[in-house]
Amino acid sequence: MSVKITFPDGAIKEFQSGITALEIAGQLSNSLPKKVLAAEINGEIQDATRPITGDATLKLLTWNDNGGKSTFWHSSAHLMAEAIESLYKGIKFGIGPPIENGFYYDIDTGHNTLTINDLEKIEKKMLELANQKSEFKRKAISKGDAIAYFTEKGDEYKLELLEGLEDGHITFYEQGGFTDLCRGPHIPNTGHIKAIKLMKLAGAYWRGDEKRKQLTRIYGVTFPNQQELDDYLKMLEEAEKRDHRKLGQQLEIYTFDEEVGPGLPLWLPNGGFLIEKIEELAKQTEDEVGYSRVRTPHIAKEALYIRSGHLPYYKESMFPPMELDNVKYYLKAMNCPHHHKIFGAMPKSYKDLPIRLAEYGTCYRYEDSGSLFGLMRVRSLQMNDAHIYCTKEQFESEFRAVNAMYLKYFKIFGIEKYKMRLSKHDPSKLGQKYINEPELWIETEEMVRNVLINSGIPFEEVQDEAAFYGPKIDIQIYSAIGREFTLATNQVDFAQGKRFNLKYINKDNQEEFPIIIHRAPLSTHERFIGFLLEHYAGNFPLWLAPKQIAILPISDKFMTYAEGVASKLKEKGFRVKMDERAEKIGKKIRDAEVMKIPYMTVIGEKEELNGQISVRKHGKGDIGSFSIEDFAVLLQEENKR
RNA sequence: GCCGAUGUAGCUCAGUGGUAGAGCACUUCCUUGGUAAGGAAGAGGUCGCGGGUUCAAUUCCCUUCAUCGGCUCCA
Repeated sequence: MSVKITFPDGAIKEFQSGITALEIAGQLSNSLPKKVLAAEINGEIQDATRPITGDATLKLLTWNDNGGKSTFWHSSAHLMAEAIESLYKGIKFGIGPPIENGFYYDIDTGHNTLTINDLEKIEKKMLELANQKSEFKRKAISKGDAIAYFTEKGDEYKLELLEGLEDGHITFYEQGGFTDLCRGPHIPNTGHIKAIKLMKLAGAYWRGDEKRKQLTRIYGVTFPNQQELDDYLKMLEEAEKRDHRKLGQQLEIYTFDEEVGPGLPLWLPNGGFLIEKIEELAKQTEDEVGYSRVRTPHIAKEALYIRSGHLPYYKESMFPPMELDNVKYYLKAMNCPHHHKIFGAMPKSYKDLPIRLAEYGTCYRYEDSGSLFGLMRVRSLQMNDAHIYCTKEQFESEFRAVNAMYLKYFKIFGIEKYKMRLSKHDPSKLGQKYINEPELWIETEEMVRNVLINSGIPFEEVQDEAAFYGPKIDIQIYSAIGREFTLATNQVDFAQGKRFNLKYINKDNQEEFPIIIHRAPLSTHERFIGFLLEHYAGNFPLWLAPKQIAILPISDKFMTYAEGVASKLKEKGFRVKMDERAEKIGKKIRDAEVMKIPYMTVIGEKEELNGQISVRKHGKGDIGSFSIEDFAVLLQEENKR
């Protein structure tokens, strides 16, 4: 009996039935079997050691394939579990999957307390066990036997996992002295794992449920050689350098103060400047396409948020109310109810629509203390908010226009790496997390999907991520250290119009509720500037840089000339910073470089004599001498956003 | 909010059961120097806050606050 194997390049070869992918690799080349970690057989990733008994397509997976990597890391999680089990008694294991960069295993440490110091010990043990090149052995097992095994072992977590599995589809994997309930696949043997780094120790709720026991999660990453590990650690170090919290301090953008409160950033002058500049961009952009600017108070009565429906959903994340004359007032956590009241303040005709109300609104949200994160997750925030009230017929063009605005901004800021997500409701949570209008949900989700498809914007759809009042498009971005954030959001609201009794008179003299679009393409100042810091690694484009040109006189003999240069550049609209300190030029340059000021002009005897300036570009070095006029012309183009 | 770690000068960090140190930054003085750190002196800290143990606590213990790594959450 033979089987026909189709390779990715289309080639078809015949092999003896029962041959494994690993054996096939051996027939193709001598070195290949050492690299094969798993096999994609008929589109499904499997152990490379499983016999192939029918015709199949085959792709051999190595470290260079995502499937190879994830199999490698999954096996590494098992290796770590083996090491932990051999070092400590009474450990119970939850789950141990591969993740984007490595793997983790959730464990119940029982009487042991693991600390960071244990990680090194576990790493050593893992290397020792990896060296034994233990094979991963797959074993189909009956549910009864599996239950017996883990009952004997006393691992209630595995027993709980088994409850959800169907008899006849249960497999164990064994390597060395460790057996785990596992679907697989795994690498052929532990010998492939050559470099190991256990990254961190953290708590994680069993099955992600905060009401259940918190287990200890150990994160790790492994590689097939030391070099790759070194490179990876170096990459992490580089990423840390562009962490907005570090840059925010270094470039004097913002600060926190314990007496002010957690999550309440104080914007330093450089940060204040960025805010002004971004706001200028938003106002200009919105003016051009027919938005009106409004302003609303930072607080409102409880009744407003009861009407909007926010209070029951979000009470926990609002600052507690203040009570005056028996009336409760809340700090606003969102601007929408205020804007709705503005819409409702005067009667509206269909001729007035669409109405687009914009405001950089300041909101306060009582985020969990544990979730605060630099500028990316704060408790006071200023949002690039606007609400568009339109008819059903106008919806598509309005929604498209909003998307176009997003793309315009992305172009201005050079944002290429993002993910658009259509966040939908979850039918099983209607009436709880989501407003109970099943048909309207389907209808609006379809409307949004169509706009995205018609505009040719790639997106993915995710359930159970919508706002309570309607579906939304979220723009997902990643922080320097890889954490995922929603940068901006674009939402459809079919509920609040009715709740606020917002009406317009249509052509037929009938009252109708408008559809409301909530949008915040520039996010909040906090998150957007946090993102920009990481995006640009602190090197803001010229138009946005708080200080554009550092004036660096070589000695105070040239101060008068330097001041003349500074005031001429200021007249031409540039933002200059004069360094009058009695420091050497090398020191002044260094300080300007550290502050990432885009241009430096060195001014000394030579310059004063021929009426020029020497220009140095940040990160590049000396770019030669210019007259002030020529320099201004040089910067003109770059200074446009 | 939960698990874990951390908290010493503006910043980065040493250190100790007998009330503290470095580098950078800051102030003053000297230096007037040509493309990433010139020199000297000085000033600056209730060792996060509160409590306990002790003759004595910055150090050991507890509480609390904040930050960090995760989890949960995220309008």
